[in-house]
Amino acid sequence: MADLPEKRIRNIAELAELAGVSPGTVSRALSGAGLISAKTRTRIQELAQMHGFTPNAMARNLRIQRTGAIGVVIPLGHEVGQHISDPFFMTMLGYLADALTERGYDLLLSRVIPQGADWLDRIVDSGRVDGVIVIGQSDQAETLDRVAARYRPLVVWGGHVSGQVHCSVGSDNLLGGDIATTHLIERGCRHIAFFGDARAQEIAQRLAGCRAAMQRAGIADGLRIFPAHLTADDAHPNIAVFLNESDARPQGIVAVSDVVAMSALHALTERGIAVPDQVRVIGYDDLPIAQQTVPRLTTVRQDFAGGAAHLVDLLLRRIAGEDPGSIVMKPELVT
Amino acid sequence: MADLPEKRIRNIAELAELAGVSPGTVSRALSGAGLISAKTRTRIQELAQMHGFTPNAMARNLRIQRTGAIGVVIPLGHEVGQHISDPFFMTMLGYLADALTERGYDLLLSRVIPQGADWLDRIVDSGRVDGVIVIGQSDQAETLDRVAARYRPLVVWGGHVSGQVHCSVGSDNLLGGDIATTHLIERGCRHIAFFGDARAQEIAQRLAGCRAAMQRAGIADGLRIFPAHLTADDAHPNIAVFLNESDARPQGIVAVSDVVAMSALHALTERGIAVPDQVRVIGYDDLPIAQQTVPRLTTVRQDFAGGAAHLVDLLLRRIAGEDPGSIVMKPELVT
DNA sequence: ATCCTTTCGGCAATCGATTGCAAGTTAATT
DNA sequence: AATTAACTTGCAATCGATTGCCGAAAGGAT
Repeated sequence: MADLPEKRIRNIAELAELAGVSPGTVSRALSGAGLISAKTRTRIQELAQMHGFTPNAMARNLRIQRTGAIGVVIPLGHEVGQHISDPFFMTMLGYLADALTERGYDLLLSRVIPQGADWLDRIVDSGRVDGVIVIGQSDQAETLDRVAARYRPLVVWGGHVSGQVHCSVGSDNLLGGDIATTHLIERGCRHIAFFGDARAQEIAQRLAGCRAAMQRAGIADGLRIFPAHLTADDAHPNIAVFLNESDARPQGIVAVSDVVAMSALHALTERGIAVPDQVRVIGYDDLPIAQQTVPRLTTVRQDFAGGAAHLVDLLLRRIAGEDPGSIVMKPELVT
Repeated sequence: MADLPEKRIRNIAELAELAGVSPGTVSRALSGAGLISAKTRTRIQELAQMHGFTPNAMARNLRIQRTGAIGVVIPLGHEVGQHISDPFFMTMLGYLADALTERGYDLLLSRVIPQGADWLDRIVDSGRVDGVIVIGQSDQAETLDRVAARYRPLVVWGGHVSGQVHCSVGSDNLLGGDIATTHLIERGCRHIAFFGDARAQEIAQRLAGCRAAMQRAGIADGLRIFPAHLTADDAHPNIAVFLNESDARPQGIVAVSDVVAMSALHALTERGIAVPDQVRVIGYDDLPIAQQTVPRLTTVRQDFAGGAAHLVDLLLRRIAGEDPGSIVMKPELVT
């Protein structure tokens, strides 16, 4: 590559002059399709190659009115301390990067702490992206609905509620919460602790599923809720409280994510409480890192790879003008 | 927000007409600084606000010749199977996202499998970014050097070798490998296995450090190298081979990353080999997930947060025209 | 009241690629 | 050979915001 030539070609016009044709012709030659003779095309392409010339993307974007980039937004709403390096986001992001790259789009990453009502408007109206994927609804359902009402190419990873305006992809959190809780109940737990902050929509749904399962088992009042944050370090204080529950101490923990579950496991082990003999723990997500624990963490699996593929697929269809609905996937128990 | 007005304003000219001024005036009013009276400015800003108008970013970029985005590239060179969701990349990416957002830059993510010699040229010349951060040298040192020679705003996470052209930020891998190995030697290991693929520059350096430590201890021939890939699942077959080493079976494993270490731990535990009683394992990176293991994984810590801050800092200084050198940080043992 | 200094705001060129339209060229058909 | 059809290529407008330069207006000083 790069036999550096005398002079660097900076734009299509210069290359055109060099080739003795008009800028329009060069454009047609380089952009693939178009009405142009094969030999002029190859001649110009070779010339471009030789000079290491690539047409300016900004100018191209301006003219054709698309950016070729998709915005991926991670709102850290109710979780002030949550960091973008949280494995959940990262796993999702990894799959999205693969799926988008495959479809020829760039990925523009934004990590936002939603402030005011227009954090999403700013991204959507920035003109930098052709569409937006929001990872997680956090406690921003209204904002998402409002923006979705006027901005089509927007899809969201998260739960679905009836009447929801925005297009979402996610698993059935109600069912997931139910599955997790049922698993514990079947193994003899009658007092159960739910570790999670129900201000987020998805988590509220899981909690509802948890409640449903307990009601069905006739032990509705055996549930105790700890509003654990999703940060890894945050389970420790909760575990402390948990240990002080002298009467009716929970025999099972439904954690709202694998990270929380691992944190709980960690804290329990440190205090010499045997898992799963004294206390059972079940996680949520089935993150790759959760698969590394010994013994393997029991968890409720969400299909992130499939979800990411769906997100991208729905988004591109929306960009193309279609109006596909939300997708709800079935979570499954992994032991 | 969004009292939707009669007609949507699409560009500066329309807003100018509405305000009864020229487009230039509107531009000056919205872009902050400039020679314009305070009252015209506020009047126009309010008008823009009311109509939810944001100047088109692509046009702006084209004119001022900067994009406000930094490309973050993850080359998956020698590790064909390695996925972007690898915790190492994700951790780094998270910190970079934070650091860049803080400085007002967007982050354009590219995951590339380096093919041909011009994969980096394409990104650098795409005109979509003002600078590029490459996470990891992989086995692409020459390409990095070649591009760095002509493209200033490029910084790389990775090791430093004398004579290197590209600007890098990373920890002292030679020292890191030495520290890890010395730790094992001090605890009585005389036969040591190195799990890592030395085709990557950084890893080759760690291996060199490992060799140095063993030589110093007079047990240079106790080293055995397993070219483990960095994917989590890949340690199992290596462990199998490892177990078949009947004579001189290693008493310690120097893993090239925490992921490999955890995978090794997992495989060992499954086969009933006691860690650390029968075999000691030491990792590298000190990833957040590694901190979750019980007992805690011994590892060599790289300061990712500090490294990310340095990467961004050096890059912005290069964009500003300075020419700062590489940074080598000291790794430290974490037990 | 006049002149001078500031400040404001308009005009128009510019960033670089794309594309509809028309002119020019070559090939094909009778 | 003439006429038409089929290709190629050039021309120039366009995407939307920015900014140097200049004239106009406003304010101040004498």
